[in-house]
Amino acid sequence: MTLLQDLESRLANALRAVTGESTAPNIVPAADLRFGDYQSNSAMVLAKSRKTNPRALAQEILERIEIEGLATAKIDGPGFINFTVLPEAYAAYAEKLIKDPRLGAPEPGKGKRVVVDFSAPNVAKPMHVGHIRSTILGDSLCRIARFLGYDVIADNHIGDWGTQFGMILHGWKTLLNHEALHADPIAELVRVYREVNAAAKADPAIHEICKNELVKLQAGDEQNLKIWQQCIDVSKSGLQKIYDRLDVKFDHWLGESFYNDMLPGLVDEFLENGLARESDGAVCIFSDESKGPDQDPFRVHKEDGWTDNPAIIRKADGGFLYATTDLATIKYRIDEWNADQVWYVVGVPQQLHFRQIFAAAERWGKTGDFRHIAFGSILGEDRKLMKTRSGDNVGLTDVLKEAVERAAKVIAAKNPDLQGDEAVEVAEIVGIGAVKFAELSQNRLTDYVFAWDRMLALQGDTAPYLQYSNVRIRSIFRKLDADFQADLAKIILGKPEEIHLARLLARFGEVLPLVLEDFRPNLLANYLLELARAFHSFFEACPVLKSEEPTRSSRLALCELTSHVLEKGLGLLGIRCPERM
RNA sequence: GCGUCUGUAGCUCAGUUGGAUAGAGCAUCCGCCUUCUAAGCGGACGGUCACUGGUUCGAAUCCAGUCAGACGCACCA
Repeated sequence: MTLLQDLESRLANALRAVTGESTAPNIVPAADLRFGDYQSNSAMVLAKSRKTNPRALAQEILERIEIEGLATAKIDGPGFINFTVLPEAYAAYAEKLIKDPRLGAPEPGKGKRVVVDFSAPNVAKPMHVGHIRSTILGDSLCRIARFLGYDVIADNHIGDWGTQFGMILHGWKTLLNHEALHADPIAELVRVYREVNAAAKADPAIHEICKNELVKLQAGDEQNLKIWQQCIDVSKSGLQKIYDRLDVKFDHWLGESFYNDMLPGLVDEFLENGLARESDGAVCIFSDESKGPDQDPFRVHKEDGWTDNPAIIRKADGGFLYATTDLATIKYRIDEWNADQVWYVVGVPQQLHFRQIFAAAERWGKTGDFRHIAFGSILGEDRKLMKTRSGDNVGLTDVLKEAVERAAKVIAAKNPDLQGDEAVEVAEIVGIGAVKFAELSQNRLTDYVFAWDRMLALQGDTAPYLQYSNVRIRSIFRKLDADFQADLAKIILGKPEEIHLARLLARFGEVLPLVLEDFRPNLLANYLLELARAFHSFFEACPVLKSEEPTRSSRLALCELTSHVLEKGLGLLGIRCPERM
C-alpha cells in the first residue's frame, strides 16, 4: 500500500463517519509544498452537494480522521484539507521500499492480456525519425504494462505486403546491384525503389509493368514470391539491428502477409452476414442506420451535407486493403491470442481508420478493449508533416549515430578517465538514452519540429541528467570500504533535502499506474526528473561517507533506494544506466 | 464545408482530468569545485495560459463562439 492509498483509506473512513455513506476520497499531491504533501478537496466537493459550509465540514472530517503516526492535517483556504506526512512515516516507508522489489508499485494489470501493436515499419524502406515515436512509446508502454502485472504480447505488424512490391520487384529484376545488396541491403532496396518510383511517375508504361508484377506476386508467381521473401529477410535483419541498438524486443512479427490467406474468407463472411455490401464494385462497410450521423465513423459531413464514408474491405479490382488486414488481425488477436485489450500505438492521422475498424469489429462480435494510442507528428523544418515518400528525411540510424558521437565528445571532455571499450559503451548508453528520453518526456499528442539539438541535448531535463544522478550514487558505493546492507539500515530523516528525497521516493508507486490510465510515459519521465533533482540537492547538501553514524547508514540506504528507483524507472522507459560517465 | 488534435515565459515543453501565488529546461545574469563525479547545486530575470463570453465558492483545464496552425474525410498504407 502506498502512502497515498493509506491516507485515502483513512480519509474514506472519516468521510463515512461524517456523512453516513461511503464517499470516494479525493487526494492528490499538493500543488505546493508550503501547503503540505497531499491535499484533499473532498470537503469542498461534499459541501457543495450538501449546501453546507466547506470549512465547517472539513473541521468535522478532521475530528474523525485517524492519522496519528502517519501525518498531520489542517484546513486551509476555502476548505482544503492539507496533509503533511511525518518524517518518521516517510522514513518507515522508505525502509519498507528497500525490501520491496516492486518499489511500492501495484499490479492493476493482473490477469489481463494485452496485445501492443507498435513500430510496424514497412519493409524495404529505412526507418526514419518519423518511426521513432511509435517504436519508443510502444516499447515503454510494454515494459510498464508488464511491470504492472499485464500479460503483454508485443507484436510488430510490419508492412510486408503493400503495393510498393510491384516497384521493388521490377527494380530487383532490372536494376539490382548484387554487390551493393550484399553490403547494405536496405540501402540498395531503397535505391532501386526510388529509381523505379521516379521512372513510373514519368512513364505510364513502367507503371503498368509494376502493377503486373504485383498482380503476379499476389497470384502466387513462384519467382516473384522468392524475390519477395528475400526482400523480407534482408529487411528484417536490417530492422533487427536498429531494434537491438534501441533494446526493443517483440514477441511476434506478424506482418500484413501473415493475414493474406484469411482476407477472401473475411470479406465473404462480412457479405454473408450483411455487415458489408457492394458499392461501385467495391465491398464496403457502411454506417449503421439506427445511429445518428454524428456518432458514426462511416459517415462524414462534406460541403453538401452528410455523406457515406465507408470502410472499403475489397477494391473493385478484387484487391484487399489496410482495413481488411486490420480486421483479420483483430480476429486473430481475439480468437487465437485471447487478448482482453489491444493497444495500437499509431499516429493521430489514422484515428478515423481506427474508429471504423473498432466499430466494425464490434458489429462482427470481436469484443475487446481496443485503444488507439495516438501520437502527434514529427514535422520538418517547414512545419509540414515528414512524408515517408519524400525520401529526404533524416534516417533513424543517422540520429542514433549522431547522438552517440555527441555523447562520446562530452565524455572525452568531462571524464577523460573513461577510455576504450568502456567509453564506447557509455557513449552508446548515454546517446541512445538521450534520444529516447527526448521522445518520452513530452506529451505524446503534441506535434514537434525535428531539431538535432532538441533531440540530442545532454544537459538539463534529459536522460543524462538522470543517469548522472545514478552515477554519483554508484560512485559513493565504489568508495565504500566495507559491505553495506541497505535492507538492515535504520533511516532517519533530518535535513529538508533528506525529507524531500524520501517524499519523492514514496511516489514511485503512485505515479506508475497513472501512466497507463492515459498511456503517458511522460508522467514517469517527469517524476524521474523531480526525483533526480531531489537527489542532486541531497547530494550537495548532505555528505554521506563523511557523516557520522547513524546518519551515515541512513544516507547510504537512501542512496541505495534512489538508485533502485532510478534504475527501475529508467528501465521502464527503455533506458539503461551506466556505472560511471 | 465537417471532424480530430494543438495554441502556456525570448525558445523547447510540463501542468496527475475543476483547486490555492501557473511550473521545468534552454538562453541571459550573479554566486558555488583543497571535501562522495560541476553532464551538478543555490539564486535572479522572464506570463493578458490565442481572443471573447458563459457555467461556480474557484477555470490554463469544462461549455459556446472567434482567430491561427497541423492532420483526416471512397478503392494508398
